Amino acid sequence: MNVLQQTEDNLKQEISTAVVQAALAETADIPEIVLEKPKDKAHGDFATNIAMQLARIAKKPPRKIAEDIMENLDQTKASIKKIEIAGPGFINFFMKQDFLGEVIPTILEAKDAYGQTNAGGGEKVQVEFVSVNPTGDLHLGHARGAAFGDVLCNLFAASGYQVEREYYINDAGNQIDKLGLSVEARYFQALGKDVDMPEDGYRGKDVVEIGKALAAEYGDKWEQAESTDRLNFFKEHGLQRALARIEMDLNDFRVHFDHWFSERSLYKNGKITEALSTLEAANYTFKQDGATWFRSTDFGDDKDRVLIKQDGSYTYLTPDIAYHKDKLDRGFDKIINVWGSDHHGYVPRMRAAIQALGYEKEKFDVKIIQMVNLFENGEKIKMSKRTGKAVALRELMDEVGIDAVRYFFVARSNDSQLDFDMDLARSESNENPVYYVQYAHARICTMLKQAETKGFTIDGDFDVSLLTAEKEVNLLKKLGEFPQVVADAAQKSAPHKVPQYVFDLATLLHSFYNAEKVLDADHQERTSARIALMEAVRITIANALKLIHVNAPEKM
RNA sequence: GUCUCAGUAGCUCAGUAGGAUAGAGCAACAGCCUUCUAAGCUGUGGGUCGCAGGUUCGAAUCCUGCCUGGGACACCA
Repeated sequence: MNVLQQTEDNLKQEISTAVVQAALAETADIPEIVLEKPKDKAHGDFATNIAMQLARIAKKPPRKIAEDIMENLDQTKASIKKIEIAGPGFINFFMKQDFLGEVIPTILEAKDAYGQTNAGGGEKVQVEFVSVNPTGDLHLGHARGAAFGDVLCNLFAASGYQVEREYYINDAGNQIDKLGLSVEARYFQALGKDVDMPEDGYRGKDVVEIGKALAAEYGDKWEQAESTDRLNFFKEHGLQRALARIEMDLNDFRVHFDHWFSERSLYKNGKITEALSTLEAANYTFKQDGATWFRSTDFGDDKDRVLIKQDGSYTYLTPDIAYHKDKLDRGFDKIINVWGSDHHGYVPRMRAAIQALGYEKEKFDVKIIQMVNLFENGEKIKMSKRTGKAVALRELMDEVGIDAVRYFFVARSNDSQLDFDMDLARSESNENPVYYVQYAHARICTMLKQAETKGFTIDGDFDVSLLTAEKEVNLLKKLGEFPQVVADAAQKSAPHKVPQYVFDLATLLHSFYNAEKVLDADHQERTSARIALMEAVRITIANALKLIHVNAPEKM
């Protein structure tokens, strides 16, 4: 399924053999052979720096080593046309014309599956993301994490990992009490009563709407109820409705979870006390000032952390430790958390807890998502005009569209802050990368439809060797890279490589389109080959967009 | 004060398990539609990779220090 990879592996193997044959180094001493794809065509199809890397081991000048390797290389076996030594000792490989010959057939056969590999080897990965407290609607900061986590999971799934998506619901603790009180106040207000909001209540319009909905549904039924019952009612219903809203927003944002994990369940099934006793048994806890502490400094944390407060209640950390223990006990090879940058400082104590519980710290990984700043008319808008709080995901989706939001959020590296330009995201022009890529896809669809109406054969035989124009070769090379790009993005947890790739591919397509005519009655065979090429590009663009959950329209 | 992310073209950003002349989009300038979608293409200009040292054949990339900006430093979640 991964044609170029095959070619590269063969080449690496031959290089390795040549190194040994030239007596430059023992097999065990050879550094990993890296093949790069030079930007400059004069440097060939592939290049390696192995001669420079071997300079110290072989105790010879790099260019001499390169010559030795060249002499011992079986060129016929690795389908090489020409080799050159350049610069300080680079070896440049010019491949025979046909090394790209399998690219199109591979893609046409794989279709939706093109891009998938088994790079992950079935490793079990769990990604926990979003996990927003159910005390209000998702805003744009959460949305970036949602898009990131979602695409990361898609990448894992495509690259041969077993992946599970999980949302941790903070449905215990005092923020739920606050939610209950806030909903209660909004309920009374919806009934026309003059009731003040609690001091530090949740003042978002989401809670107002929940209060209204409950008033409409239950009337004044809860007005006279006993206060404990009443508060419990508002806690439960507030929680359920807030969660439902979050789930719906995520659903519309094309993000779905395999598992919604309740914090409360940890209280009910004793997992918290279990985690605490594990820590205690391992001697990582102590009592001081009436509180129970976790000695996280043993694992490099800045200071020790309270687990049980003076008043006997848990800190936020305690159930969270139990939660992570539970995740690891479920047998994942790796658990990845996607957190906002405001939780960055939380990482060392969690990592300390993982180790204190007896797990390898390598199994635990946190991806930090930097802040999003919104810009409109060239000005920064941090707060929503309507709610006075951070702009809601819902508003953003309504204003600029889901495709644009997702693409923009994923297109930047997670550890760079993101300036989100509303005007750009909204614009239907070539300035907008989303439209640029989608347009490439739609263009191909139009061509293929035209081909049909004009009577060209679409699924017939084609001869790939006719695709020798520069822009055709560029496309073929780019197409062949796709599975590696996906696997690399998964391995490095770098979803932004996908928009980058598909943008480049779209550029090559547009460039080709303007330079060459696909449907040409005077060159039937070349037309057949080009139709196949177009279909291969179309499939690849569609697959790349699918990985980031952006639509690939057939016409625009 | 400590930790952390960032600092690359006028703007927004790629590139960072060291590699050849540091890339892209936008903006600027100059061209291309009787021809499969001009939501497109072609070309030009634009850089002390924050600063200073160090490591080596080679540093935007690794190490140290400093400067600037964001974020975090609770018996909150």
